[in-house]
Amino acid sequence: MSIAERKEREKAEMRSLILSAAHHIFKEKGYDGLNIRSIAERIEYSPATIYLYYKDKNEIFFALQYEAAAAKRDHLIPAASIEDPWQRLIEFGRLYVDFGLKHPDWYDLLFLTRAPMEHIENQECWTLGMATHSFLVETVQACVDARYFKTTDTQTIAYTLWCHVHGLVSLFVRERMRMYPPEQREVLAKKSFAMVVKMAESL
Amino acid sequence: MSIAERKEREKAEMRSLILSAAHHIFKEKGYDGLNIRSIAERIEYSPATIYLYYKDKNEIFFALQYEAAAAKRDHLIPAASIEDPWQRLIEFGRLYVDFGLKHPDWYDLLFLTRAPMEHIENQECWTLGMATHSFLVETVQACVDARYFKTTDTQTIAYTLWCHVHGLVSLFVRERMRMYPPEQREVLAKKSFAMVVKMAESL
DNA sequence: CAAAGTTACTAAACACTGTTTAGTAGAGAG
DNA sequence: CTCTCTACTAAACAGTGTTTAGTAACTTTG
Repeated sequence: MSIAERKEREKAEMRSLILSAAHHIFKEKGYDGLNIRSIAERIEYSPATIYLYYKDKNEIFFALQYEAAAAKRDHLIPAASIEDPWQRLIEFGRLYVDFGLKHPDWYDLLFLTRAPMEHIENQECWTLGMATHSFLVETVQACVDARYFKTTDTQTIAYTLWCHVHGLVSLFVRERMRMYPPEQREVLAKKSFAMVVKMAESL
Repeated sequence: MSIAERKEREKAEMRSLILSAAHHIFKEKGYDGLNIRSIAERIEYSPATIYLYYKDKNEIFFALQYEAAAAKRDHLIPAASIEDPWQRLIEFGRLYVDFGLKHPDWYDLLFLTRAPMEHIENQECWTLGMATHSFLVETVQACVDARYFKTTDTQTIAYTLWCHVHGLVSLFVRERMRMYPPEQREVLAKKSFAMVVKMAESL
């Protein structure tokens, strides 16, 4: 069975070779510069070969999205070890915004790029995103349990906080902050985050 | 000069005919279904004719975006007549969210569709968006002046509120609320908006 | 080890985009 | 009644994603 194993391994290697090429092209030329032929050229195979390893471009897209989701998760991990739920929640939010501002392309890919969403629930990246969402909800719940808020509607609190940081990053990523001078944008984003923290304290 | 005038008029009519076709196709088939040939077919002209009236597809896109911005402005107008600045601010936000949930396609076009942003500042739709933004800032300023908030940082308050409603609508429009049952999404959005209003009262 | 079968790969094509070119029929001017 | 110029289009070009048909090399089989 050694030959079969080797083939299996080679298949996996090829998939990861393709994905890594896609990754590089995406980082260099953005989503618009990413096409099957450019991937094929980079790995020195014909475009048709790509289709032996990925069903279509969407499958590659989903794989990239998974990488972005993993990068986001890794970026947020440090928050998880903070004992105090309220401090954990703040750090979680801060890191979330930090990730978005530092990696706008990844964030775009995860939340803003139009892509067939029909079966995203079945995709690994959705699972990862759900885990992050669960972490948020659990942390909020811990805050509620520890009486950090007067309100006890965990779901709405979590969702509201998510709306804010997502809106914050989205406006930044999609360049809807052009009415503010460039050097002020990050400052404003951070001020706004601080303000939400303050507002949340009154919940 | 009558002939020249007529030609001028006909040119304008043709432009609006093209735009109206684009509008219909966008509403029926979405952004992905909108292409030059489909517009040409609908108005019963050849694709090349489109290019005699619009420089390229982007110009049509910007014109559509302007329509969306105008629709949004019209949707928000009722808020402007409310005397009390705090009530005006609340209604403004409520209508903003309402517009997003009712017309996800328009909202998408305005804020989420990837499009060449290089010179969007020169586009009419940006001017319209800026007017809306100014209205928000002025309303917040009026609240600050009327001592509705302890905080006086108008810019950050306005931006923070915008982040929330934009994030709220964006998550809805781009289907990132799939972890909540469909019938609960709007309810949650409204609860969240109410929560932000409550939070803002503590500012 | 040679024949047969299978696999990995690709050249070329297809269908669909946005856009341009070269040309034509008809309206307007002289 | 010419001539010009305008509005228009057929056809092509270049760039996408994707499929097809075929080939060369590897693997299995007798």
